[in-house]
This record gives sequence, structure tokens and C-alpha cells, in this order.
Amino acid sequence: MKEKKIIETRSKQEEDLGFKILGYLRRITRAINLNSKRLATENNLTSPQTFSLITIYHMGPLTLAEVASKVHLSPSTMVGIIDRLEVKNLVIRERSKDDKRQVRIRITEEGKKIAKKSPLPLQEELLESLSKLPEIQQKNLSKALKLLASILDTNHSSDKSLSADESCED
Amino acid sequence: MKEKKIIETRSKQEEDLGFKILGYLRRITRAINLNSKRLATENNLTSPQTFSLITIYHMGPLTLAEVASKVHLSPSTMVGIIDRLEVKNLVIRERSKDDKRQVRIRITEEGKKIAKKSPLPLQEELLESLSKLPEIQQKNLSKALKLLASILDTNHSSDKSLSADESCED
DNA sequence: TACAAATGATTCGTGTACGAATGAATATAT
DNA sequence: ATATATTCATTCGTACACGAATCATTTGTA
Repeated sequence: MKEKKIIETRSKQEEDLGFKILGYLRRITRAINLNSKRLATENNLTSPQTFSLITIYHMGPLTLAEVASKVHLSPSTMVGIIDRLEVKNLVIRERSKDDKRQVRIRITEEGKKIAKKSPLPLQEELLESLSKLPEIQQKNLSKALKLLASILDTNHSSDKSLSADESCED
Repeated sequence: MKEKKIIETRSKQEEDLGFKILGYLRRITRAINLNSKRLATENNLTSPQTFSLITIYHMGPLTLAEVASKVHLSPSTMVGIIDRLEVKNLVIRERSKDDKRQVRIRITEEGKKIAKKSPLPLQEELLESLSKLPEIQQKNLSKALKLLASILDTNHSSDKSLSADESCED
């Protein structure tokens, strides 16, 4: 009753909810980052690299902007990721013949092999932990994340992604 | 019924769940990043900087490692963040007298003013959107994120944070 | 006391991640 | 047809974000 001056410009419950959620999100993103780096040393591929490679594998030759859009990254970020995938001989850039501005990213045979057996980032621990939860909780989690994702990225431009399907209407 | 060769090394529903969740998480982290950068241009403080500053403001002078732990970042990351807060005259480093290895981060008067009125990252849009949801959904979201955060960072070291309170047991 | 181990901050190297600016190619307008 | 606008990839500058290595200080031990 006497330490009330700590937060005075925001109402208590709003502060609580926002601060908690942001804290959880920070922890989540950090865990994802750490996992990505661990995977990078073990499998020689970071999480964004793996995501991009699998996307290219599934959806055929794509332009750089298309890959970026599908994995929810900006083109300028994607340039570096493709650079690193290319020096590992997992993809190749080839200039489009009809529109010489475009660069088509094509997966190599080597890349296909990696894509086929490369674990999705976080897959192991996350799925194992998830499978221990009751199914209802798994559904809730997935729904909550989907909700949050759509809340957050309506504030920005919205292009459809590989994982933004609409088949989750329970 | 004929495109079944796309994913063959992983079972269908596991793949679905993991891939979806990871997709949501990527979108969420991206939205957070974008928001952080927007705030940086508007308020001259990024999201990690704001988090760190508010933490220092609330919890008094702290060592660099303590701040890092409380905002869930590594010390090496925190060095840069404190650097940038320092050149903006929001905090100052002072060598500890009893243990000259330690650096105590102290908030300045200028920093206090900023901390008091600085919006929590994402606060505006997120809270506004959240407040439109039924309360039960808000609770679910918070619980789901907390669950996911604890699943994810049990894989790593766990120190308690500013936001990791236990008062959410509904 | 002297010497090894541990600790705290920092530096270094790598990899995201972004927007703004750039340059080449294409499309559009006059 | 030529000038302008648009589009695509890239480069540049900034800021995270991490682990490994480093350096100074402190602590523990022989």
C-alpha cells in the first residue's frame, strides 16, 4: 500500500497483462533463437535457413521475394540467408530469362537431401513436450498462437504464408 | 491424394502441428521486431532498450549480468544495449567499489523521466486488440504463452525474471 | 603467501533482421 | 520513341543476439 508509485502512468491490470505477455514472448523468442543456434552447430543450418530451404523444397523454384514472403522475412534479410545456403551448395540462384530483374532460387540435389531429413527447428523438444500435454491444451496453444499472430501482423502488411492455412476452425 | 510425397519422413499430424506452431511463432517474433523498430524511430528507444531501462528503473542499480538475466538476454548482448542507453544519457556505468569487476548500471534523472512515460513495447496495439477479445480468450492466451515459454526455456538455464511471477494460477 | 580457479564485463566473429538507398530492368505515360 | 515510374534484388548502416575468447579482479586452496 506504500509502494504504489512504481507504476503510475498505467492502470494496474493493463500493465500486468501486457507486461506478462511481453515477458512470455521475449522468453519464447529467445528460446527459439537459442535453439536455432544450437541446430546451426549440430546440423550446419540455422532455423531461418532450414525454414527457407524446406519452403523452396516444397514449393519449387521461387523468386527471392516469394521465399521471403512465405517465411515471413524481408527481402533484404532473405538475401543473406540465400547467400549462406548458396555457399553450402543447397540452392542456386539463376537469373530469370523473361524478366531479368528476378532471381529464381532453385534447390540442388544436395539441398533436397538435406531438406528431406533436416529436422524442423525446435521440432524434437517442442513436439515431445507438446505430446505430453492433453490434446485439448495442444489445440488451445495452437489457437492462441494463431490468434496472437493475426492480432500482431494485422498492424502490418499481410501476405499469405506457407503456414497460414485456414483449416483450423475448431 | 496424389501429392503425398511432399512430406514422407514425418507423420502427418505431427508435422502439421509443429509446422503451424513454428509458423505462428515466426510471425509473432517478426511482428515484435517490426514494432520494436517502429518504436525506435518514434521514441528513440528499441524494445530491448525500453525493457532494460524499465527494469533498471524499477529494481534500482543492478550489475550488467543482473539486468541481462532479468530481461532474458545474454551478458554479451546486454553490453551493447547498455552502451546505447549510456550514450543517450539514460543510464551510467559505475565501477563497484567493493568488487571492481562489477559494473553497476544506474539510471539517470533523464532516464527516469523516459522510463516513466515510455510505452511498453507493443503495449498500445496489443492491449487494444486484446481488450476487444472476450476475457476468457485473454486468459487463455496468457496461459498458453506462459505454458509455451516454460516448455521452451526448460531446455536451457532458468533464472527468474521480472515477469516470471507465480500469481497466475487460474 | 602464492598460485590456481572462478567470476564479471568486454571484445570478437557470425548470423539474423530491418528500412533506406542503389542500380538494373521493365512497364507506363506522354 | 522517350521520359518517367515501378519493380526486383542487392548493398549499406544499425541493432539485436549468441558463444567463445580475453582481461582484470576476486576467491579458494595448497
